[in-house]
Amino acid sequence: MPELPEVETVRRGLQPAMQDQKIICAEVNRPDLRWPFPPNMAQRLTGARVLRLWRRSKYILLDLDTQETLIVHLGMSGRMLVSGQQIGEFYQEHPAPEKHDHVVFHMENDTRVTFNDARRFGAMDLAPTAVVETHKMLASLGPEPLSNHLDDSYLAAALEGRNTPIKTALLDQRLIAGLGNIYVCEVLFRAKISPMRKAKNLSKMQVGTLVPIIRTVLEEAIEAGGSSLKDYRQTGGELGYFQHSFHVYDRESQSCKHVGCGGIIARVSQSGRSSFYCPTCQR
DNA sequence: ATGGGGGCCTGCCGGC
DNA sequence: TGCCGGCAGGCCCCCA
Repeated sequence: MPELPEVETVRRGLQPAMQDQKIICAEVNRPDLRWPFPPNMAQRLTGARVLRLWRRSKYILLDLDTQETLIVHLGMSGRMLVSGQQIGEFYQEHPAPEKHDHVVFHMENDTRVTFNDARRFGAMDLAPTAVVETHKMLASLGPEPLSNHLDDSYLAAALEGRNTPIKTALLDQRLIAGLGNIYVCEVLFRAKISPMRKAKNLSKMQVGTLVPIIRTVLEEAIEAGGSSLKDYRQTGGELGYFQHSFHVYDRESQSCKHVGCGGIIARVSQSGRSSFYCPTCQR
């Protein structure tokens, strides 16, 4: 799925179309995505104004003037495409409807936001704004990696005694929210830590190097508009280009990018997911 | 509590 | 060209 940088890129792209705008009509074309939509979702959205568009982990949150917040998760293949807006001299036409256009927001400013999700691993729900962070999907998320809540002492405590591989630990949204398979691979490469290394066996120094590396990797990826693999697109349909900066992800059998290393990137399966790493410099 | 595996869906790609 | 298996960025749930 889109990981944190992709979701943040989408959130930023939605801002000009939706911020402070009323949803004139919410078109809901099926009863569910991964789970059933909340009762009367179309009616509850129609006529509501978007007061704030924010993000928690990989969730996009739209606070409405109805005291409700729309929670959106893109799953693996979810896209939110904005059309009908002017970007410089360029006008983004409304596209013809496509397969898997499950929800379409018709906005007051004549833009349209189309949620398309082929695999339907995505989700949408409505919750009272006042308690949205206690929603089941958000309640047990760990700290935002780009916030001050993630620091050395937090991470050390979170990893302490964990028998699981560090790769699996960093993917655990309860420990840190927002990392996915790609960025965990990239983070461990930069930190020169093997994905198979047990979390509890990291040295204090290694834990200390992880925190700034996590931030840097995510910030660089956001700066690049995310990574475009398979299904992910920005709100204008553009490709992100961070994938050109991958050091290990999807680089099996290619040479390690650490100067003087000479290793060959390997791929292993860990709890059903591919890990890419350099066996020579990641220990 | 922790860790591992299956399942949810569709699309795409490589191999035969 | 066509079919089939394997794989995909996430997350929940069940089991040991």
